[in-house]
Amino acid sequence: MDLNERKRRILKAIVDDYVATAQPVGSRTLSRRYVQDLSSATLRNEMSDLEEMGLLIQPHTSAGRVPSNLAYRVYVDELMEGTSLPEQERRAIQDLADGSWETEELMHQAASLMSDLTHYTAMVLAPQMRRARLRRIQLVLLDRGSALVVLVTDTAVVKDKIIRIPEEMTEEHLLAVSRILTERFAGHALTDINLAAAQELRQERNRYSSFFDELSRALEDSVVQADQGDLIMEGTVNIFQHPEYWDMERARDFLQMMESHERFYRLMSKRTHRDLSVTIGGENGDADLKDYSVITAGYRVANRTMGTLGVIGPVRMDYAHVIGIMNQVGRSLNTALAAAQGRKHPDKEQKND
Amino acid sequence: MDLNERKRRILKAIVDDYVATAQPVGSRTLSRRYVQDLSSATLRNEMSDLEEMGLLIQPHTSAGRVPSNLAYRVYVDELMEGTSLPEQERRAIQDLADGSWETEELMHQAASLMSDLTHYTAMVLAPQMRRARLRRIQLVLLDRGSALVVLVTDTAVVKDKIIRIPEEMTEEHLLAVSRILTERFAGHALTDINLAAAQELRQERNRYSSFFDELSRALEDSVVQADQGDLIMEGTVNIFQHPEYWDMERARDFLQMMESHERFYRLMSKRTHRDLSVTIGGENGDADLKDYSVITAGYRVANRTMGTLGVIGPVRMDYAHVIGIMNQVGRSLNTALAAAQGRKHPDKEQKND
DNA sequence: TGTTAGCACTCATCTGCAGAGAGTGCTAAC
DNA sequence: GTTAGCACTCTCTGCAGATGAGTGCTAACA
Repeated sequence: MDLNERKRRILKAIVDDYVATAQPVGSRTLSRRYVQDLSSATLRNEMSDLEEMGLLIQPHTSAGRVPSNLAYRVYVDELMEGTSLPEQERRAIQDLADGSWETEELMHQAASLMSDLTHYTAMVLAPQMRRARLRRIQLVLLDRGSALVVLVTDTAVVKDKIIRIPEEMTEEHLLAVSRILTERFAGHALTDINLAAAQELRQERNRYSSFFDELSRALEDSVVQADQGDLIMEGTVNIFQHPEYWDMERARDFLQMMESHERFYRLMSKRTHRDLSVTIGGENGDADLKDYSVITAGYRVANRTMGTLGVIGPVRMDYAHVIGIMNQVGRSLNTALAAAQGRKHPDKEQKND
Repeated sequence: MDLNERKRRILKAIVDDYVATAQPVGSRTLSRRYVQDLSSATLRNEMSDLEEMGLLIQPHTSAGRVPSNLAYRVYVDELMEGTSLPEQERRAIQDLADGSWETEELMHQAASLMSDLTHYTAMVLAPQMRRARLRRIQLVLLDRGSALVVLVTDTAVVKDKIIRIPEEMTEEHLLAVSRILTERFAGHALTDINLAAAQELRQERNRYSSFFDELSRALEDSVVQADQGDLIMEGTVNIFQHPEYWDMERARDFLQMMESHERFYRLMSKRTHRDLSVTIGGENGDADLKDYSVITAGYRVANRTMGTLGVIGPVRMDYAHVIGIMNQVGRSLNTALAAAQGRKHPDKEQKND
């Protein structure tokens, strides 16, 4: 956006004030609190210009002015200053990395923390099966005719599924197959596992074709279906803290929207690879999101993207603060997950790419 | 409660009308709509009596009257008629039993359905590990020094946990231990498993005492910790449908309360063994629940109690309808779970007690 | 003795209106 | 280019009066 230095200063002040107070900003307040070297009359002229440029909006003639969505865009891209987090918040986030939570517990903790610190709704897309690499596959006989498929991946996630098997298959048989599969596919991405490609199993495959079909299906399901459940959401109630939702309908609409995890699962999984992405007022075209802003940040471990952090709130959002928190949480998750991986791969630490 | 037939009729009419409209009921309306054989003046006298007995409350002098918590108690215990569900609702609940969902998916479906049909918030306490019986325990080697403990129970629930093991333990070793443990403890309740009691493992226990400690702890954790996560909650947003929550503070307080699953986990697990339990306005002494009613129903499979269904909403609740729905859902769950058990115990169907 | 009609009274809610306050645009002077 | 001053606009708040649903009480009736 092509703005002279003074206009930039004024716009930044307006956004800062409006984000803090939720009240339209008038020329008088602006002159007293932020731009003391200019009179309110001058500011009125400048503000009139900014309005013409589509950066400010007047709710009605005798109210102050409010930033437009475009103004927030400019703010995020050009005006915002990276703030350093208060010591207390840094400490809290640091503690995430030090606790030795199970992966799932860790994700919940991260989401809770983000929602507590930001006062918005936080989401975490847990390490995704489709990005995980197989470490071990184990078939466990349950009863005659059914077995449990246990998948262990490098992200410390375990998924299991029950499948039917031919009645005549014995425990030894299953163990043998497990061993072959593990040897053949360890290190592969789950999505790349193609049982038909395993020459070693040619004989078995002919004999037990329906079993291998079931097994393939179980692998696919683990990737697709399990992931859907891996979107963690915390602090939807925080919405009540923000005056724009002191209105039953808006609050209800928001909470209703948040009940369907599917939309956000899709949104977040699209952005796993992006370090930071800020969508203001449904810029992505989703009409239901037009009153909300969504900030997401992919997190990675050992240079491999794992999942996504997200925060959703009103367009009038404290972008700088939220982004600061998300960066820090991302770093903590990284440390924690790397430690967990290290713990379980004591002999493979060098091989992480 | 000692009421003559006429007072009972009047009280029932008042509760019915108030539940339906959420408006204080006046003598005039009552006479026109429900008790056409009496004049409003007579009803005023009767209502005055009922008020003196603590069954009705006047919000202010010139308003109609509203049932007291005691009145709801009398209504539920003595006045309420068991309504038969509309065909559409029966059908929907029936479908639960027919789908072949995984246990967890089934619980989610049940909760969703209950919240949709009742328009309140529904909870389901999934089959509880502490009540489950072991079918199989399997130790799977992950890396040198760590193993996965897989527990399979008769409620088709599987839990897994990673433990450290002595570095020298081999896959064969783990398999041997698994086989012994399964043989020894299959059919026992998880809480009854005491590794120290297994004479068969005396030698191993001496050699690998720290391993057995870890294993014991893993078993305990599976029971305690896993259960906490097994409270499913659906339809908290439904609260907005009810006029008593068209008020930011109340709605927020409710949603905030519902965020902590712990309280309801405790409440529901206490009631697993009871067929039906109705708590009106915090009768159980929980001050936070004083504006809410909670209805729970234990569900059972093959005569063993499994978990609990619950519905929470304002005290002004359609008790008859909710209870009807919960009964029906309980029956469907029973069918579905029994089928799942049958499917996985094809050779043990006669043994279910 | 139980039931009912009538009447005065109460109280929450709605409507319209006036005044306060915050902010704007425009003009003229610096 | 900047600023002071002024008339104007629009929202918000509080208040007074009207409205209406409902009550309690009394007296008459079956």
